[in-house]
Amino acid sequence: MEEQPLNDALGNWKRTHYCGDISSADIGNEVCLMGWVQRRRDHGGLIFIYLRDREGIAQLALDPDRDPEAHEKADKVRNEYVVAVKGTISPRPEGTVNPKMKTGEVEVEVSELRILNVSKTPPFMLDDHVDVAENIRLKHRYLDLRRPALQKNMILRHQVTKTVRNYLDEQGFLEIETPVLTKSTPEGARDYLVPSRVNGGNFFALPQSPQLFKQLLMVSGYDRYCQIVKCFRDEDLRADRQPEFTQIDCEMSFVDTNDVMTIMENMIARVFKETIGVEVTAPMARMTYAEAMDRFGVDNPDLRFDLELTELSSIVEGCGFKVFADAVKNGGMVKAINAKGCATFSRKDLDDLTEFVKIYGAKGLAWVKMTEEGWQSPIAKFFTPEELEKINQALDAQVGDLLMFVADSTSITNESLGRLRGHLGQKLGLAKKDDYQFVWITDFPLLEWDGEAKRHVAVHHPFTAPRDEDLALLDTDPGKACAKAYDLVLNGSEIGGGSIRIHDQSIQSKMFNLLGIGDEEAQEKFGFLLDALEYGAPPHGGLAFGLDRLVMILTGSDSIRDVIAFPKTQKATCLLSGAPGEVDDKQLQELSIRLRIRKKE
RNA sequence: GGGGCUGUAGUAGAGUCGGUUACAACGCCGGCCUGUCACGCCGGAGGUCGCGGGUUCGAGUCCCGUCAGCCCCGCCA
Repeated sequence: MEEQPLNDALGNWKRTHYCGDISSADIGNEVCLMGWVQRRRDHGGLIFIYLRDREGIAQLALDPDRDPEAHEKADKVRNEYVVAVKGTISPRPEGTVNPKMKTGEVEVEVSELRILNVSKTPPFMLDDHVDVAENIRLKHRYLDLRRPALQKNMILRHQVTKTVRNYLDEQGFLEIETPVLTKSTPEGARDYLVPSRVNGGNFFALPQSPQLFKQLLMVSGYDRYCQIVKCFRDEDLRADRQPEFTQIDCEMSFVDTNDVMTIMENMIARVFKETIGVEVTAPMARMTYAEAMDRFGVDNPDLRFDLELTELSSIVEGCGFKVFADAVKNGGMVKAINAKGCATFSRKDLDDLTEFVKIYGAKGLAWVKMTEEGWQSPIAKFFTPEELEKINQALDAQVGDLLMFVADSTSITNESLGRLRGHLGQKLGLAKKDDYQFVWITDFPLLEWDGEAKRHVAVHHPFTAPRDEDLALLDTDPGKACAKAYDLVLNGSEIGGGSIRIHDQSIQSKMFNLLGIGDEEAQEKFGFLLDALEYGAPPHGGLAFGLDRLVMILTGSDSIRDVIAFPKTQKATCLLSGAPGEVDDKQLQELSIRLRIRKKE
């Protein structure tokens, strides 16, 4: 099917303005604009065209009496055609100014129009107000990315990285690239592997982070390193998690925890100021891990609202309600939240909340509605008046409040109630999008016990230094040692984290032993780091921010996919390119690889 | 590996108790319209109801399976 070629040559036309940049200041000037047709409104005579580029939209006016030739050409124009126009900026006639538009005071009286390229009718309207299923958007991502909302996100993302680079440069950081084809490391996430053709049977791993290399750069004396870098983890996806993601990765020498936190919080404050104009006060709040778990049940508390957790173990110990008493007796705990004024929740609401805590392993959710007559609750009968009074007092329970309790192991109680707290904050509208509450979480445990593997695993990673005062604990009670680790949490989201590293080879060896990694294995996996530590490694530490999550919050996006140009689906595929895909037998042969599953027909 | 939600013209939706030819909107095509701005008016085209099987005289609708997208648990140092 042959189409009449409609395209005009660009010729020697030079664009003078972005569409979104024309204003009253340009009135009377000759301009040349180029962009995409957002919409054409044909009034029989007069034709209006919305011309769009990345900076915004300009209204073109084509009058048949003034320029019959351009008007005739405009008749052929359709949505998403690529058009260039020359014309005069003129004020819109009295009463036709559009205050909703940035360029709404003016329009372009077109004298000449060139159709640079035609377009098929796109599969969906490129308006921000049109909802389109995400799989359709991802398949035609190049069109989706043409929508103003997504362009705004990408531009803001650029502003973030630009601000970060400027700041880090001023602070003496050097951006140094590290390998993408590197070595698989145990611990941590599943690696993405790349087969080596030259070394048949061997594999590279894509980096989960440049961790070891940035430490080596400190040993090499670069003093301050940074990199905005892709990292890869072959784990399942979430709304805020992609298998390839970007970190703002930093490391510096001759510093301790407070030095790192200070430099980094100032960077974040600057980013907020320069990208969305929000003043963030530094220094930011700090809270130990222990306090966060006690008050909020999680290590990434959302501080935009209260709803804090209260532990009632000592009150309900030995009480008549077996569920509570047993939880305490078995080494667990009982905690509660007081949702002020929520006694109006329906039975269904409460059932839903119960289902919610069950996701995190809680066996149930006990609740109490505070009424004029006291407790209205299925569990009221199990408690003595004294116990009721003590619980009311501990929770500051008033008429109209809703009390919710979980009794379980310490970890399940904390996590389920902590998540319930976050859930309620959203549900009750307490978490405002334009409220930014930062908090550093510090003094994480160094190790945690993995019951399945019957060994300690690093809470942060195996190169994290213990607190100086806890060094002796490594020999006596390693589970009690705290780490020089810190996470920056914003509105319940961990946006960055890091630690001071071990620069002493003997302590590093001790860590590996505690983690059940033998000398031989350690030498094989991390030998190069252990060796490097023996050649004058300076004290050093750093951290990495998740750029995607940060931009997600700055743009108010609900999904990480809205701030990544070409994201993957939840099954880690790319609907645009079709990746991952099969490869030729010849390619496999070169890589010394034989498949154990048959290719699809 | 597991739980949940969704899938109907290009797009996003409605579709009753299983019953005639699957609706109206936006978009698209044609016509009209000289100040609109999510322009308006008239007309038209456009459907493998995700896919496969089953129940039934009859399935978009009920059942089973499967695929895809999304949210979550596990996982993510």
